[in-house]
Amino acid sequence: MENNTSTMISWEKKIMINELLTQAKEEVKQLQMHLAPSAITCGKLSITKIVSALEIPLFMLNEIKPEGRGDQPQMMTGLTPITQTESPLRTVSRSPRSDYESDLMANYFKKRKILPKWTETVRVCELTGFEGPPDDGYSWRKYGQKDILNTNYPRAYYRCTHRNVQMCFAKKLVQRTDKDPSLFCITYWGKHTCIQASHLQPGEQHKKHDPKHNKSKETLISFQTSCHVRAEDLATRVVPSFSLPSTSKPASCLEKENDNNNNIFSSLTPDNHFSGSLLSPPLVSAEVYYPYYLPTYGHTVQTSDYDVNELISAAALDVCPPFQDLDSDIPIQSGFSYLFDTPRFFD
DNA sequence: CTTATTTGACCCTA
DNA sequence: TAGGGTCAAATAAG
Repeated sequence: MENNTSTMISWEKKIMINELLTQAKEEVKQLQMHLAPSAITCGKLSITKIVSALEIPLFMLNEIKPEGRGDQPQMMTGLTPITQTESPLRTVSRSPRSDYESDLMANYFKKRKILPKWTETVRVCELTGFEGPPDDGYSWRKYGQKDILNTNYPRAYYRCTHRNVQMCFAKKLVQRTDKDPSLFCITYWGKHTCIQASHLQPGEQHKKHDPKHNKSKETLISFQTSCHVRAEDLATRVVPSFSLPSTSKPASCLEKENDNNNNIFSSLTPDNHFSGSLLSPPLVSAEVYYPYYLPTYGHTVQTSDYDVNELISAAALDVCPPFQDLDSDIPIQSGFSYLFDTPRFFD
């Protein structure tokens, strides 16, 4: 029998690489749409070439089918409809784990590490009697709760409701902060790839799912965001970080207004980056730090050491208990290596 | 009856 | 080995 370990590592990696490449391609295309024609071809760089370069590994990935197990999902990004009745990550029986299951678990943990990660801090108005974190528009299923050392409140673990059916591996951790019980620190892993993600548009998402939204202003929360995305251990990467001017929001409860942040990838538009005047009000009003990743173009990574912690807002650092460092140890070789020096590129 | 949550046990990583 | 993350049976809710 063929070695299942290598097989599973292979398709898991394919899924993740496909996910990352697809996202990168989409963002580069968005970038292209918003850039002036003169900026698109600047010196050695051509965005069109980047998109084309991304197409190659994507095509290669999509051509490769998982070997050995025909029931395994092939794509994670909706390129291929997926129906699955049983989670591939573990069978019903708990013990003893087969080698296959152990491999799955090992790869599952590794895969989680390379998922993009960002953190939000959300203040909830106590007047609403809101016990949990605000609805962000997606369907989450709580799968665990854990008391964390040196914290007063347990940490709750959520995953996408459609994980098994649609292979949507988005997850989030919710923890109430010790310093301010009305403040929740929410850490997201992975982008939603389920149907709901594509159907929900910014501004609609929490309206659709949050019944409290129908109560008009009853659900009032102030929303301060500190977003932090990580996609570690890409063979190549660039992290053009930017910060938006922080405006003084009233401390009183405000309706959650940065729905655009529900999908961090789609929310980061070139407009946000290059033209402050084009910023949508929600983004302007929120204090946002978006370290972001894209395939890189050129020779070497300009910022030798991405100390991503620096990119988290001081506020978030102040209130959020430290989460486990999820740096990946999976080397991903995409077969091409590009880097563009962001500041120079956008000159 | 179906779906979601709770919670103790198991497993992995540092 | 401790702490954190996940599973899945039991339970609750709709």
